[in-house]
Order: sequence, then structure tokens, then C-alpha cells
Amino acid sequence: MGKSLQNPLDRFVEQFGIAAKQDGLPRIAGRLMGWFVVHGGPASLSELADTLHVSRASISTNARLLEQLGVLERVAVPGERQDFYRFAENPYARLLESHVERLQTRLDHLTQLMPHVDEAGPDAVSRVQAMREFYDQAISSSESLMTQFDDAAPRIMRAANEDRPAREQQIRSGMRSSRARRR
Amino acid sequence: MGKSLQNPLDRFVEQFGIAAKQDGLPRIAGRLMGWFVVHGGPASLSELADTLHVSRASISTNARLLEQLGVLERVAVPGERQDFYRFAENPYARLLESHVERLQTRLDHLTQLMPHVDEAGPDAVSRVQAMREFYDQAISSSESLMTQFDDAAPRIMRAANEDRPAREQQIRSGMRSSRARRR
DNA sequence: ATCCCAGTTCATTTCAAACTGAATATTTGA
DNA sequence: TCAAATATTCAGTTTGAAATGAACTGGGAT
Repeated sequence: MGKSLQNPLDRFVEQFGIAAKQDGLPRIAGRLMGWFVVHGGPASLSELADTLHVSRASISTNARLLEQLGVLERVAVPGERQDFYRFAENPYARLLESHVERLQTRLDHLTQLMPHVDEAGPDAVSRVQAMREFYDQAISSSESLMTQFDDAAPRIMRAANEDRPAREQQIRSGMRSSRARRR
Repeated sequence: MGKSLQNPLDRFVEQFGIAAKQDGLPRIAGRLMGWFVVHGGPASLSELADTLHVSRASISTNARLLEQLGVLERVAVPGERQDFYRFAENPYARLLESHVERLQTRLDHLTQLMPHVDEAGPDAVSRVQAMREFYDQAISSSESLMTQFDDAAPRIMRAANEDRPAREQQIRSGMRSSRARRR
């Protein structure tokens, strides 16, 4: 069993499954996402259930979850009755949006705490303030990152650069980076 | 049962516990962290086990986990044999470091995939490249955020501003922010 | 109208992680 | 060195989420 570890593509799918668990998503959602990163789609639910060796119910549930998160999109294939999903053209802005929402919730908790924390002493007040500041900065940072992956605003800019592919700048700076395999 | 929901301070501790689960930490680790944000410490393991109503074993394990993450510090209290923990002066840089490490792992997986992904077609190559770029940017963003909360570099700056408290700038900009309770 | 096909929902099962109590190790003080 | 106090480790239990199979729903086609 576990024969899939040989093939690099399958291995990647499994790695994504593990990674997903680490940030609170079901393992199957991660494997689905990994599969679509590689294979793109469109793919039907039955197809996916078959290749990932999980029940159709799980695929259905998790595909809809990923659709919710903006990672997958449902597309119609002419002459086919089944639902098809494919990897969204640009899921990144949406992913960041979800991330920001989580951070915002934490910040809200801290803010709700503020009026009551003084009864725990003046140090408590500054600890909470410092943490609020941290989340505030983290949110700003993620929002700023979002704009780099957002289709809406950049579309205006892109008019002036229509000759080159939309993502080229991103990809090039990725290539330039020496971050690969460091650590 | 569940009487703690009345007190805002306890409620906050529980909220932190839930939040911790969402990013893959044990619930008790989150509750501990929340408790220390409010109460600061130093506190002994027995004390913590008592006030959070969990076993001493769990406290021990999770306190060490948080120590590992740089959230808590072990301190000696004169004349006491027990270990005492307190909230770290500045856990934020460390927290970001852990976050960056996780992102880096994902990026590594993508990089390892690169040499094999072309067999899935040219679209696969650009999807993986786009995702690598996303993680690359996310890492840069978090690292840049890190510098704002890092004690090491700013310590040089601070020499010129020794008259005012170290965290003041952070706190003030937190006050200025109008992010609270939006959404 | 009825049959078929595909997707969703739901009750149940499975499984992994968290938590616990007890045993063990370690440290401190006499 | 021994005894007392404290921390850690570990085997077992509990818990909750994830995954499943089966029942249900809806929507085309015949």
C-alpha cells in the first residue's frame, strides 16, 4: 500500500493534503487542491473520487468547500450532465481575503477585551494593546499583498501593458528569487 | 456548567482556545496563550492547571510548546522550586518566523515538483509557477512584517529614542487605526 | 409520467489527536 | 545519600472531526 509515494506528482498531492490539515482544512480538501494545481481540470466528481480514492460524498463536500474559498470553479461542459470543477484562474486574492477575515476576528476579540482588561492591571492593558497592534499590522500586510494578486484593480494598469502576459512580472520575480531550496 | 462565559476575561481565554485550533494548535495551548496575554505571569504549572481546569500533564506539554514557539518564557522565582512561565516580552517576531517556515515548506514542495510537472502539460507549469510566486510574495511580506516586530535591528534605532518606551510607536499607531469593530 | 443519473444530505463509523492519570525521572534541600 | 517536591513521559481513554454508504432530492431524457 501507499504506492503513490513513487510518483512526484502524486507525492505532491499528498503533501498538499498534509499541509491543508496544518491550517485547519480537511485532508481531502488539500489533496483536491493539490490535484487541481497540477492537473487543472475540468474534472467531474466521479473522476476525482476515482483518482483520489475517496468516496463521492467526500469529494462533493470538499469540492464545494474549495469553491466557497475561491480555489475551484464549477464549469459546464457542453453535452455533459455532470458537474465539472476546475482550478480558479486566480484563487490567491480570495485565499488572502479568508485569511484576513480570520485575523480580523482575532482583532475583534482583543478589541472586545479592551474595556475589561484594565482590571487585570496596567501591564495587561499594554500587552493587549501590543497584540492588537500586531494583528493590525498583519492585516494591513495581508491586504497590501492582496492587491498584488487582485484582478480588479490591476486590470486598469494592465491596459498599458497588454502586449505581455498578465502574470509575467510575478513569475519573473519568482525566478529571480533565490529562496528555492534554501533552509 | 460553562459558567465562565460571563466573565469577559475568561471568555477571551476561551476564544483564544478556539482560535488556536483553527491554526492547528491544541486548544489548551491557545487557552494558555490567552491567559498569559491577560495575566502576564509569572505563573507555576500547578497554578495554571488549577485556574484553567486541565491536567498538569497537559499544562506541562503545552507550556513547553509555547516556549518552543517563543510565546512563553521560563523564569526562575527566587525561593521557589517550581518552574514559572511568563508571557514573552515580544513573541511576535518568533511567531512570524514559525509562520514563514511553514510557508517555506510549501514553497519547497512546489519547487521539488517543478522538474516533473511539465509531463502534466504546459498549463501545469504556469499554474505551479504562479503558486510559487504567491508563496514567494507571502514569505517576503511576512519577513518584512517581521522586521517591524524584531527586537534585534530596531535596537540600534532605539538608542536615539531611549527616552520613550520601546513599544510606544506600535501602540500609538494601534490607537490611530480605525479597524476595530468594523466588518 | 417514469426512469435514470448525478449531487447532496445524513446517520454511522473510523481515526487521529488531545487529554488524562499514573509511573518515571529530575531537581532541590536536609 | 535520602526524602520531598516538581516536571516529564507514557499508555490508555476520550473526544471530535473527517470520511463513508446509503437514502434522498432534483432534473433531464425517453
